[in-house]
Amino acid sequence: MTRPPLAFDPIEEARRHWNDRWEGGSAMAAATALVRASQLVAAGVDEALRPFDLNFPRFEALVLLVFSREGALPLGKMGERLLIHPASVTNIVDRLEAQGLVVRRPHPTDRRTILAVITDEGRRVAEAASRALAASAFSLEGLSDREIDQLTRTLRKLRLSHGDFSPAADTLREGERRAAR
Amino acid sequence: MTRPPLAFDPIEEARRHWNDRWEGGSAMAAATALVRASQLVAAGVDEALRPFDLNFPRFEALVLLVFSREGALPLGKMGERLLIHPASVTNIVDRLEAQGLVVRRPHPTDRRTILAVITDEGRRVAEAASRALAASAFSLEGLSDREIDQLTRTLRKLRLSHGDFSPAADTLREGERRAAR
DNA sequence: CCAATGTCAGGTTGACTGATATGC
DNA sequence: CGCATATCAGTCTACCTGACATTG
Repeated sequence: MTRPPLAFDPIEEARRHWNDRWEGGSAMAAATALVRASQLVAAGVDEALRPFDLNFPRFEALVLLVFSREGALPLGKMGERLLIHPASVTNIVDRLEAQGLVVRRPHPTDRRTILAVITDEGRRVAEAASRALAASAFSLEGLSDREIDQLTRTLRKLRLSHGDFSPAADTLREGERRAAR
Repeated sequence: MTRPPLAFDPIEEARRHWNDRWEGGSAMAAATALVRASQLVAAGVDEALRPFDLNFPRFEALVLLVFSREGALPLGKMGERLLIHPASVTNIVDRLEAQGLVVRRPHPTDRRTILAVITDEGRRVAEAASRALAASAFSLEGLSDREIDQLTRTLRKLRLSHGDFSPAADTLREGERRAAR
């Protein structure tokens, strides 16, 4: 799908038409831009991950294990953190396991739960993929450091008001408190 | 999938762990937040559109026709504007046609191309759905008008650097923009 | 008995690829 | 002839639902 780019911003065009008829053109423009930008960034991230045979969800799961103390987490806990459905966790861990990046192990005390444990190969792949992603700047080209942090803060507000997580005292850290308005 | 919300922001947690090991924690946080926020907003928009048996892509296609001079566009032109694959255009117009919101008509001069023409019912549904979406603020709850516009501007920069449209538009004024392409 | 955990089968969806028919 | 337009069949993916077995 190679396409010559439009000679104008279709979202701004839509905003003008929208405002001729209805309320909320600014919200329409922001929501549309958000969805579109997310597609672009996700596509860029997936491309950077392709050499490692990973996509973003599988990469997130793998890195979550790297970040865990023991390199192991119950599948349910992973789904909770990554906000994905239990059946999707099963699928993701299946694929990671088939790739040799993770193994399933019984939980030492609760025999209902299963641990996903990262392998040495999994750590190597996570390391290499993370460096590749960092080098690609997560497809956020064109944004300054300041804009990136501002974007993150605005989106956190949005996520918070959608109940994505609950505001706790330890959520704000020094740097963010200074920057927050 | 009803889940008790996490008591902390998992993205900020991931940023701290990321920065302990690799570069680019800020970019990682922004990209992750972008994808997540997009999911939340898209889900909210889809929910607001459900009473009309529309999803966001079909709604965008319908509104694009409302915005067109004659209420009619070639399918290829629609795909170009909405950045969707030709096969997806066929599918979307199929569904809109089955709902009686659109009809296919031959192009008057070019017999290769097919026009999608919005019906009276299509205009009524587009009107009602647009008002419903405006009333729902496009699921951007928690953001001020100022933050919404700032978000749109930042995302436009991002889209621009991904080649989503050509930068010429930024410098054009109202009348010229309408004339462009 | 009830709740939690993970798995599985099955369905829906969107989006793509490649081939095809038609017309410029 | 090459190119554009739209469609179709087939595929692939993510993701959900509901049922299930096992265990706490």
